[in-house]
Amino acid sequence: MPLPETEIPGRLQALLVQRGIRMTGPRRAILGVIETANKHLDASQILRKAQKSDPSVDRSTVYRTLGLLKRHGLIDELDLMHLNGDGHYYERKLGQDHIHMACLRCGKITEFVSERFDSLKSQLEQECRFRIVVARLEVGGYCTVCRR
Amino acid sequence: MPLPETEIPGRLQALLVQRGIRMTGPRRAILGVIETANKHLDASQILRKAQKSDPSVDRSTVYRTLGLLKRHGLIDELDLMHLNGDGHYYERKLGQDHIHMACLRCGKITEFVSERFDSLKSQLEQECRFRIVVARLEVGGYCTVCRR
DNA sequence: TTTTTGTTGCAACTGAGTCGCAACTAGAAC
DNA sequence: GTTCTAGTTGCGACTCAGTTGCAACAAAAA
Repeated sequence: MPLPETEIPGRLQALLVQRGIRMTGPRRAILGVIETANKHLDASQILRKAQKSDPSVDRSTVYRTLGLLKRHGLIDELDLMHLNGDGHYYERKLGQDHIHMACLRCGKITEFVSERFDSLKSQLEQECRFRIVVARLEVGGYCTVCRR
Repeated sequence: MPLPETEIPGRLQALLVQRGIRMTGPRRAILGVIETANKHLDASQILRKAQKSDPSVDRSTVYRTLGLLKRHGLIDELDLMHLNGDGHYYERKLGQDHIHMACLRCGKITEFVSERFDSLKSQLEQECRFRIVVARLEVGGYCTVCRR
């Protein structure tokens, strides 16, 4: 009879174990939240959701786990144009970088993938001889509905 | 005999007066700092420099003035990839948007202007029907000197 | 089972940014 | 120049995100 947490292993957990990172209850809870999130979450939202599967999880563990994931390049940290205060939002890092557009009126976040973004990054790598680790393009403005 | 502050009027000050914004001693001091800065400054650095021309300037006035300038679209707010904590940096907004590249090793900030960036923004405006107010592209990685 | 080493909860702390308020003042009106 | 008023300021208290030192704990190796 498998334990509940091993029934939903998730790629994040597998990737970390694979790299020799120790797996614990609080970590499984936090990774699960990040992996199943359907929108961008900030640290306190991740904490609240993680506590639903492991009520003992502490704020500091959330921050430490987010730090771990950042260091391993498994999540991206976003500001979303500071629409709601100065905190940060997190999302699973997947294959292709994408752009975040934040509507200054309704708050909607739109994501967009563009080959022109990749082309721009290539230009930076080549012309500036800069090795890109992470690139973040955030745009603030008015979405289709809110523009007049 | 002109007063010292009117000898270095600055475009920022002129632009604000032109828009009917009241000009005060603390404001002149803060605008002067932003205008003559040769690198990206955060709020506490702006405070310290502003206090050299007007020692009574308070932290809250710096934040309020930065808010004013942001609302008028006269400055840009940057994170510079959170190289030093989670605070914000400010710079005078000039004609063309530029990219900020932050070296994760030596901390150097490189600015770069690219027509591909403008092309990408046009694509967002057209294909996503999104009206861009502000666009911020920040890149973290290794500069020419620090890459191996 | 024991050992080692990384991880955790806790509580105290730091530092950026905000806010309400009474005192003040820039600039307009006279 | 004097008066008036609405916008601005310094102050002090506050909020909130994120960090840290530490003793207790537990995953995984031996």
